[in-house]
Amino acid sequence: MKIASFNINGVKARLPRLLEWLEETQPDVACLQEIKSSDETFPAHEFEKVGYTPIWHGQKGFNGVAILSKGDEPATEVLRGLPGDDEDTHSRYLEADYKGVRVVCIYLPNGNPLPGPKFDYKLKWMERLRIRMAQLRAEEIPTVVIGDYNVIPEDKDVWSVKAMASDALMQPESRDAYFRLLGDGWTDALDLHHPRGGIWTFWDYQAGAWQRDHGFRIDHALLSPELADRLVASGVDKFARGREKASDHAPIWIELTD
DNA sequence: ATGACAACTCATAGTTGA
Repeated sequence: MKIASFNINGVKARLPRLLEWLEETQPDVACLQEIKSSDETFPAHEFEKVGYTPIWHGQKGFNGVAILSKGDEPATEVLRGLPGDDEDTHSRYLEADYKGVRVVCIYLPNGNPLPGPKFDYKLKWMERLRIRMAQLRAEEIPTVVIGDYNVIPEDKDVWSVKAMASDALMQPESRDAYFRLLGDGWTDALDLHHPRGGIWTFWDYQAGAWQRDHGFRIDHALLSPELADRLVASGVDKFARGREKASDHAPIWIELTD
């Protein structure tokens, strides 16, 4: 089973690129972030035409997540919205079951600028995520929490530590919160298979970042022990970032034994 | 220190993102 994640940066603006990538790489499950679409305008039928059943949690203008699943046994929604704050109206969290695997699609807050309310929101969101992930661990369901974490875990995960030093993505508080998740027993799949670092999932549109390979790794797949035992490979579909009208993120994927 | 790109919106300027 192959599970992928793609911060699509606008599902409607990017639809041809997204359908093309689905047909080429054929993931069983594709988690999307930043669909930037309300529930009403989400192009569900376009995915059904190419063999995927979508569920989605939209929001007008920005944010928004979706889970596409292939075949005649589509994913069933378990939870929509991260628990722990009734005031939080952002669409950043969607959880579903697919063929015995719990798939959690997240779009973690960016947190810039800092200091300020956006950074505070990011850190609080990460605390809430840790609580939910601890519940999932306790249930011992084979689980993957996959998506745009907006955290550069280590210095090896960024093209220039100096250029990004003051960014919310690599503040000590952001990194500490990320490593607390790993400490709770979750496996960072891409780090496991690419331990020397130097693999990026995001390249800025600005300043020729793609052409200069100035990127960093902020999209992650964290696996519970039950699923880590089934992990055979993981990677980045870097080719997608080089295309016309590309998202600023490249897709990531994990391959599991059935 | 600043801006550079891009998508989106009660659009033609402002918000958000990373």
